[in-house]
Amino acid sequence: MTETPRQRARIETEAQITAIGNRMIDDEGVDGLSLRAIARELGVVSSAVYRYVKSRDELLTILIRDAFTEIADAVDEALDGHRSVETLALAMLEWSRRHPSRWALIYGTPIADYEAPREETVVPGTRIMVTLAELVAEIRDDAEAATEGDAKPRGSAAKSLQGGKERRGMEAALQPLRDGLAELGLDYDDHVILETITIWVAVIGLINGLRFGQFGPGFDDVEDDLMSEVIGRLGA
Amino acid sequence: MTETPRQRARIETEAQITAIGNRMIDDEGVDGLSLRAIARELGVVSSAVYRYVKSRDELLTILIRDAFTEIADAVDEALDGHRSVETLALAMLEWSRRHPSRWALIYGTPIADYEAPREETVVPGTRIMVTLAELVAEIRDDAEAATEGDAKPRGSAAKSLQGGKERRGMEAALQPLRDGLAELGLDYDDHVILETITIWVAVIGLINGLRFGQFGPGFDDVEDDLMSEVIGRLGA
DNA sequence: GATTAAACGAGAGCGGTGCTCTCTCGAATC
DNA sequence: GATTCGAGAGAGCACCGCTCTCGTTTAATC
Repeated sequence: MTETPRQRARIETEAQITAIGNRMIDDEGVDGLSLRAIARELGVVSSAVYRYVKSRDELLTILIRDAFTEIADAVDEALDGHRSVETLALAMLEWSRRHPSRWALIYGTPIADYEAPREETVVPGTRIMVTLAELVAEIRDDAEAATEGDAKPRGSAAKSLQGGKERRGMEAALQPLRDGLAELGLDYDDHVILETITIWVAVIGLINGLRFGQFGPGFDDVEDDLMSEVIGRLGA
Repeated sequence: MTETPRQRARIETEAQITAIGNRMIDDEGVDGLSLRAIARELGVVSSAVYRYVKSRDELLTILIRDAFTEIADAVDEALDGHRSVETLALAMLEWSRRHPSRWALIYGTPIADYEAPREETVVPGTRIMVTLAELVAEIRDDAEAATEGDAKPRGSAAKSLQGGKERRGMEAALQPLRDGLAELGLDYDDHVILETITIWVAVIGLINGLRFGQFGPGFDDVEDDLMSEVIGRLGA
């Protein structure tokens, strides 16, 4: 069942194309990703590239999945050292520094007239957020174990807590997120979900602000400190 | 000192161009902004447009300034009703719903090979964040007035509070933000700045996530509720 | 009022993009 | 050895931003 030389060559060329594509996005942003330029670099005429890749969009899907996987791997690796929300956030921030344009590719404005096929990108694209939810749940469990002796059941049926009119809005507001987690076979307490999404949007918002230069200049040396302060302010 | 017919015609054409440009971005995103298409719509050959606008980038700068101004006006108007962080956030969210692509233009991935001239965009671009800082400071002052009788001096010299090793990182981390505020003639307590930036990144992050579809489907009816819950979780 | 200067639009053209279609050649397969 | 099939070449289409030239029309000046 080994590959024929023909197949081997094909696989290698495909790998070259994605490698060049990743490098082009790193260097010039997603707009700099050009199949014609890839063809030039391969020493081949532009139409030849279409033997290996159906369209620019298909290549984009591959590169997006790549990026999601790479940053999630980086986060997992960092968490092997010390398991905390701060570690997770700093690992994302560090990856964004190394690959600003690929960061923008996955967490910035979606590409016009392109829709990532969900089945291709949902799983790698949600890995970090799921990890964050796990972390938040762990911390919450630890805290509860410390205060009270017994643990509450972990289901989503925590409606009676601090009941009142706000709870109804919260339940509805979190429904789509609960559904998304359910699709992945997960089930978390509403408070865990709210905590997770709050931290998530703050982390993504901060990294985007830094990467996109929305806060002005002068942050190069204080990015990590700023992230830590914000995480601290969030109480995580 | 009234305008000649010639000048009037020029001003009107310029207004038409920016109007068409705004509509094109609204309809098809920033990539859909094409000077050739604008020319077609004006019933004119493509090169003629360059009489009114030096380049696509120059038009972009105008449209970016426009968008910043419009959303900041919308926020100000909303705050005339009820002054709160939630009102500010919901007003931004509402504007983003009406103009998703123009939202992306100002808070999404920066346009490749384009740098907004700071002097043109800094002031309109920072209006909302400054308003948020004011709001946070007001709330803080109110809270202090309620707990203690006397108010602390409002300078940035609040280093002695809860001193320790974290404070030093916080001071450094917030320095670029303090500098940015100083450029606008503003001076806030470090804790106000940290609170402001935390809320800011969470709000931007949440709206980006919703607009860019990063949380999956099903949020259409709960966007406002979700924003309110997150703001509530942030304690603002 | 005639003349000059400035503004304007038309049109052709350059180099770039994604993508399609046809043709040819060489290598793997039968 | 004949045949099939995959790969690359090349031309071409429609789009883009932008530049240059060349008449024409308008406005200001003498």
